[in-house]
Amino acid sequence: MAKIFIDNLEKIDIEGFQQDLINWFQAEQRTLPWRENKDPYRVWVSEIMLQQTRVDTVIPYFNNFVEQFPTINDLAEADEDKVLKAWEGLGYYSRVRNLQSAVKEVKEVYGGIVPKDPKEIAKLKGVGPYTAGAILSIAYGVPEPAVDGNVMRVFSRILSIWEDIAKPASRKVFEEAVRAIIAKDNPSDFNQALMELGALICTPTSPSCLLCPVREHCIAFHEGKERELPIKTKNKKTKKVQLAAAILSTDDGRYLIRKRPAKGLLANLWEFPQCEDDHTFTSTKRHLQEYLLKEHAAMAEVENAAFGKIEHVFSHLVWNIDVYAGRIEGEIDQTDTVKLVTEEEMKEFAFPVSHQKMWKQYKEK
DNA sequence: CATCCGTGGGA
DNA sequence: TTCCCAAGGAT
Repeated sequence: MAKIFIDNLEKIDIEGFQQDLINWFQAEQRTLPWRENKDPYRVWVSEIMLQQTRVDTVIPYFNNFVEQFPTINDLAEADEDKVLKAWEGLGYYSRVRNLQSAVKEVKEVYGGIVPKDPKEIAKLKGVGPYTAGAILSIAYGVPEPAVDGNVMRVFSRILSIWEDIAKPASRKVFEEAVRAIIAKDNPSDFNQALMELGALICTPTSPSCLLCPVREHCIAFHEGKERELPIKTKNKKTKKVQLAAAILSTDDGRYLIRKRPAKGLLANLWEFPQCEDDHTFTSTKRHLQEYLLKEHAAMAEVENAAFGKIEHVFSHLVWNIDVYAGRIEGEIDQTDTVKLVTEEEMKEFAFPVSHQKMWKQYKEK
C-alpha cells in the first residue's frame, strides 16, 4: 500500500507544491478567531471544537469559551457544569470534559505550559494523533503531520492514493505522505493550508480544480480522476429507540430535572426524566408514573396524552420521544443529580438539544 | 478493528 | 426522505 504513494511521490515537485500551497494560504486564508495569535491554549481549544464540527458552528462557541475561560488556569479551576453549559449544543460532550481534565494535567504536571514534545502532548486526554500534530505544528512550529479528513482527501487526490479513508489503518499511510512532503520551515502554514484547501477548494464532491493553486501538482487532476477520489466506504444504519419523557411541575413553579450518568451518551448533561417506551404497556401515562415512582420516589399525575413529539438524531442512533406534562404531588428527595428548579435556575444547566426543544414546546403549548 | 459519541446543514 | 457529512478520540 505504501508502495503506491511512494512511487507517485517521485512525480511530485515537492518544493513547488509547498510554495504554491503556502502562498495561496497566506493570500486567501479566512480570518478566524483562533488565528488571531498562536497561544497554544487557544489553538488547543479550537482544535477540540473543530473535531467533526463545521467552522461556522464553532466560531461563536470559541469566542464565548475563551472569553469565559481565557487561560489554562481559568479552565482548570472552572466548575464542570459551567464548562458543559459553554459547550451546550456543540455535541460530543466528552471532548470538553477531556479537555478540562487535560488542562488540569498541564497545570499540575507541566506548570501550565502545553508540552512541546509529541510523546508528552499525545498523552493528554482527548489529544489524539491529529490534535497533537495540529497543536505542535500550528502553535510551536514543530514539523509533525496533522492528518484529518481534509488532509486524507487532498492527499488521496494529489498523490492518487486509493486507500479507503474510512479505515483507521489508512491514516498511517497519509501520515507518512505528509512527513515526506511537509514544509519543515513552515509546518504551521503548511498543515493549515492543507485543511483550508480541503475545506474551500478540494471539497468531497465536485472539487473546484480550476481554482486550485496546486492542480498542476495533482496526479488525480492530471488523470481526470479527481471525482473518483478519495475512496470512502459507507457507514451502517442507525438504531431507533422509543422514549417517553415527562416535564413535571410543582405547585410552586419548579420542575424536576436530573443529571445523566458520568459515562456514555450525553454524559453529565441534565434532562427531564425519560424512560424507554415500546408501547407494550397499558398506557404510557401509567408506564411513566410507575417509572417516576420507582426511579425518583415521585408521586406524579401525568396527563393522558403527549403534548409533543421530538426526534433526536445522533450519529449512531435515533431517539423518538413522546413528551408528557405532569404534576408532582408531595415532596421529592433532592440530591446532586436530582433537582427541583425554577425556570430561571434551569438556565444554568446544560441540556441535550432534544430536551431544549421539548421545553420550548412545553412553554408554547 | 468496530462501535460509541452530537449536531445542524446541504445534496 | 435519506444520506453524508465536518479540522477525531476513547474504548
